[in-house]
Amino acid sequence: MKNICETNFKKEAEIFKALSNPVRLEVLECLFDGEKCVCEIISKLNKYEQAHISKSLIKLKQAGILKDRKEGLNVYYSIAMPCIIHFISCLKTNM
Amino acid sequence: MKNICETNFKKEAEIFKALSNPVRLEVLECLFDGEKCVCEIISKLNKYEQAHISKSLIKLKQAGILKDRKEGLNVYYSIAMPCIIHFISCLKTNM
DNA sequence: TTATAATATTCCAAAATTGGAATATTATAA
DNA sequence: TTATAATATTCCAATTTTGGAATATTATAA
Repeated sequence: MKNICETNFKKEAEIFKALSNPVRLEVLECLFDGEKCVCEIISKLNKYEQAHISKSLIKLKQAGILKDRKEGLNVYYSIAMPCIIHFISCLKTNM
Repeated sequence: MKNICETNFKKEAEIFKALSNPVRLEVLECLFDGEKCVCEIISKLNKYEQAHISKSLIKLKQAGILKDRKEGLNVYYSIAMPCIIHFISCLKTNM
C-alpha cells in the first residue's frame, strides 16, 4: 500500500492528465459561460466528431472537473471545479 | 497552417501534460518554498533516481513552468508561473 | 410498437509517454 | 592533466493515450 502523499500526487496527476489534451480544453472552455447540453457543445465545436466530444466530456467528468445532469434525452454538463477557470485565464496571460 | 486558437489550446495542453505525472508534481511542490539546486531536490526526494528527477525538471522547464540558473557545478530551479501554486492548493482542498 | 434524436461505448492500430540502465557532459579542485 | 561531483542525455521495451469508425443505449414522440 502506498502512502497518502503519493496517492494524492497520483490524484492530482489524474486531473492534469484530463486537462492535457487540446480538444478536451476546448470542450471545457465551451462551458466557461455556464452549463450546456452535449448537443449544444457538439454544434459549437462542429469540427469534432460526436464520439470525440462525448469521450472528452466523460474524461473531464471522471476527473471531477465537470458534473452532469440528465433531462429527458439531453445531458447537461457544467464545471464542478471553478478554480480551473481562473487558472486557465492566468495561463493565457502568461503565454 | 492551424489557426491561433487551436495553437493556443495545444500550448495550454503542453503545460497540463507536463503537470500530469505524480513524480513531476512532487518535484514541482518541492520548489513551492523557493529556488533549489538539483542536488537539494534529489536529496529531498531520495526515493527517485537522479536521472528521473533531472528529466522531470527539464520537462517542467520546457513547458515554461520552471526556470533555471547555473552557478558553477550547480543548477538552481525555481517556479516561473506562480499561479500554479495557488491552483494546486485549490485542487488539494477540492480532493 | 417503431422510428428517431441524443448520447455513450467498444474496438483497435498508431502515436506518445514512462522510467530504468547506462553513458555523456561540464565545471571545479587536486 | 586527472579525478570527481553535479547534472543531462540516450536508448529502449513496456505501458498508456489517441481518435476514427462502427455500434449500442436510452428516452421520447408518432
